[in-house]
Amino acid sequence: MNNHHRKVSVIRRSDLARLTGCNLETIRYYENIGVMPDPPRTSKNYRAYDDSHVARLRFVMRSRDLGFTLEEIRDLLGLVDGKAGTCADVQSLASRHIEAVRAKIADLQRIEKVLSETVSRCTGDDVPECAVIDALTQAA
Amino acid sequence: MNNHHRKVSVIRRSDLARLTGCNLETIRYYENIGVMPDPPRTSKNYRAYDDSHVARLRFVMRSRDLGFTLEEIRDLLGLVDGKAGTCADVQSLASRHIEAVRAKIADLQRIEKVLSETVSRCTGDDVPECAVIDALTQAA
DNA sequence: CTAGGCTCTGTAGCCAGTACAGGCTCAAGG
DNA sequence: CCTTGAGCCTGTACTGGCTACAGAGCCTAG
Repeated sequence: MNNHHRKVSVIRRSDLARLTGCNLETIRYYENIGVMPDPPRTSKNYRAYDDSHVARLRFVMRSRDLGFTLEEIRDLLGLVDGKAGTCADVQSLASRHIEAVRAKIADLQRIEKVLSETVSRCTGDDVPECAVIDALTQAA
Repeated sequence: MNNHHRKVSVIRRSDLARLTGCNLETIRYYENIGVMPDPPRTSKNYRAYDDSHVARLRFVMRSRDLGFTLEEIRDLLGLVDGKAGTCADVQSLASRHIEAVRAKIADLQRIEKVLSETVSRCTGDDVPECAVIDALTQAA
């Protein structure tokens, strides 16, 4: 057994990284910026995490996967931690985020349309004339 | 007249910013990283641009609007500048960029779907129970 | 002649991490 | 018991794509 010689099977930083899929260094970064709490330390100053840290970091990772900024994640965590957080608060935060995501999608779709239309006018030949370059060079 | 006392109506940095819509400081940044050339200077060390700089910066701005990275823009500019650049080269670069844009759209659409489905399960009430928080808290 | 606005330079900050150097500590193999 | 390599600790530098600011010089209108 791996932790045979540790009194308690403490969760170290590398364990937390493995359990959550978070990068090792990122854990320390999240601690520095206050997204993860300062964990208790062993006598040798090693970070000693527990299940609550695993849960919290998973929460952060899932929020991150959904495109929330760390600022928003901090707010979400605040709503979870504090008694004050209501479903209405979370819904409001999430709705604003959805709007931002939709705006980004619309922007990228506009870009995709322009690009694919322009590229379709390319001959693709071994010649210097190019529809893409023309489009970028011409006045808007 | 604005430029009455300048021998030639030289394009200064602020003029270039105005003519292209580029931020004043960004022009200097682009110069530092080699996207814009070091312009000639006046006797008093002021940058003195001409129409070619306006055209180049407009090219950069339009490329940027289409989501090309500065790295890609550098490559595009290289293809425009060098004799070696062919339509095929540009098409290849642009096609790869389109693929990246499409991947980003797909990713954001997945996020939008998950988020909107989750938020739709919210009551939106003044209560601590929340479908969004539950979704973020639960194991994937 | 002076006030203010422009220009110049280098540098620091933003986000969200990632990477690395240099020093401890720990566990297993010889 | 000792060495070796892995793991942990810290601070710091780097990324991309800017943006902002301080402190200097310059220029022009009133």
